[in-house]
Amino acid sequence: MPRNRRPRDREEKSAEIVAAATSLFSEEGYEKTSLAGIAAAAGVTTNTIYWYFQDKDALFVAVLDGLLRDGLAGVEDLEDRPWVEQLLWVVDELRRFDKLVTAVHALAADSPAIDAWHEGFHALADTMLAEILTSAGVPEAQVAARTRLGVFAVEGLLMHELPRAEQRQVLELVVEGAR
Amino acid sequence: MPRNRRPRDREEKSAEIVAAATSLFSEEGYEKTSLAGIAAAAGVTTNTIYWYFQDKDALFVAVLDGLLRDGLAGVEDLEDRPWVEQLLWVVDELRRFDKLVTAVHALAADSPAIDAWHEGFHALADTMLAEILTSAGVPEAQVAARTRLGVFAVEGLLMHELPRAEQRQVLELVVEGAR
DNA sequence: GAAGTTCTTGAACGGCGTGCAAGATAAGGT
DNA sequence: ACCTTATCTTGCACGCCGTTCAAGAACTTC
Repeated sequence: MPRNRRPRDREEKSAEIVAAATSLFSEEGYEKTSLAGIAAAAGVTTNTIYWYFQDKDALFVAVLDGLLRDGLAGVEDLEDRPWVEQLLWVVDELRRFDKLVTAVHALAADSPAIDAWHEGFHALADTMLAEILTSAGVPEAQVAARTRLGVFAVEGLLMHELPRAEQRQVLELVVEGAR
Repeated sequence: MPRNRRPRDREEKSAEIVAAATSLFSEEGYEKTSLAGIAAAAGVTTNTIYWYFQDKDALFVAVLDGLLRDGLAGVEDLEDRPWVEQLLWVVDELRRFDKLVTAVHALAADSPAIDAWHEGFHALADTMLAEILTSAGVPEAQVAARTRLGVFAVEGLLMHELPRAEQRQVLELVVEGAR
C-alpha cells in the first residue's frame, strides 16, 4: 500500500495556484476573478484547483494567509521609527491590496472561513497597534479604545483616498489629548 | 402620434421593483440577490427590470437613493440631543443595512454609477458631521480632520460589532482633546 | 380602425462556481 | 515484471447568473 506519490508536489503546485490567484485577486478583485482565469494563469485546469482547495473561498483565504505572512516579514525593521510613520507604512502596504480589504469585509458575512480569517487578522492588528500606542505614551486605561479608533482610522484611510498630509493629521488625532 | 400610454405606471412599477430590491438587497446582500429573485418578489419578469433600469448596478443605486431619502427624513427631530447620541443613532440606523455598506465599498471601484453615489454620500455625511462637531465646540481649524476621523469611526462601527459602551468610548475620542 | 408609443415577455448567449466519474501517473508489495 | 493502491488531472455536465434582442401585447391618439 503506497502512501503517497510525490509529497513535494502538493506544496509546489498549490503554491503556484496561490501565486496566480494572488495577482489576479489583487488586480481585479474577488468577484471579477474567475477560477478559470486563475487556472489558466497557473497552467492547470479549473478542476485541478478543486483538488487543492475546497472552493473559491478557501483559495482566497490561502491568498490572504500568504500576503499576511509576507507583510509581517517586512514589519521587523521599523520598530524604532515614530509611531505615525509606522502606521503610514502599514497604510501604504495595505493600500496595494485595497480590493482585497473590501472583499474580505463583504464576504465575511457569508463565508465562515473568511470571517474567521478576518477575526484573526483584527486580533493581531489590535495587539500590534496596542503595543505601538503604549510605547507612544498612551495611558493604559485609554489604550483599548484608542486602539479600536486607530484600526478604524487605518481602514478608513484604505478605503478613501486622502493626501499624505491629511492622512497624517487623521492618525495624529488618534493619540492627541492622551499624553 | 400618441405621446404616452399611462404616465403613472412608470413610477409605480419602478417603485414596486425598487421596494422588492430594497428588502432583498438588505437581507441577502448585493451578490447573493439575483435579478430573477427581485423580479419574482415584484411580480414581474426578469427582463421587465431592464425596461426600468439599465442594469443591476443602476437598480442598486435607485435602492440606495431611496434609503438615503428615507433616512434623512428621520434626522430632523434629534438636533438638540448630545452629539454622541446623534452619531449613535446614525450608527444604529445604518447598521440595518450593513450589507449594503460593504457592497457599496466593494462595487465602487468597478461601477462608476455606484462610485458617484458613494462620493455624493460622503460629501453629504462630511457636511453634516462637520456641523455637528462645530456645534459641539470643536475649533474651526480642527473640524476638517476630526470630521474625517469621525466618518471613519462611524464606518468602523458599522463593520465591526462592538458593545454599546465601547461604541460610545470610540466616538467620544473623536472630539476629545479638542475642547 | 390604423398608427405608433409604451410596456412585457420568450428565447437565447456566454460565463460562472461546482460535482462526478473517468482517466493518467507513480509508488509499494509481491 | 506485474498488479494494487493512493495521488493527481481532466472531460463533461449541471444549474444559476446578468444581459441582449426580437417579437408580441396594451393602450393612446388620429
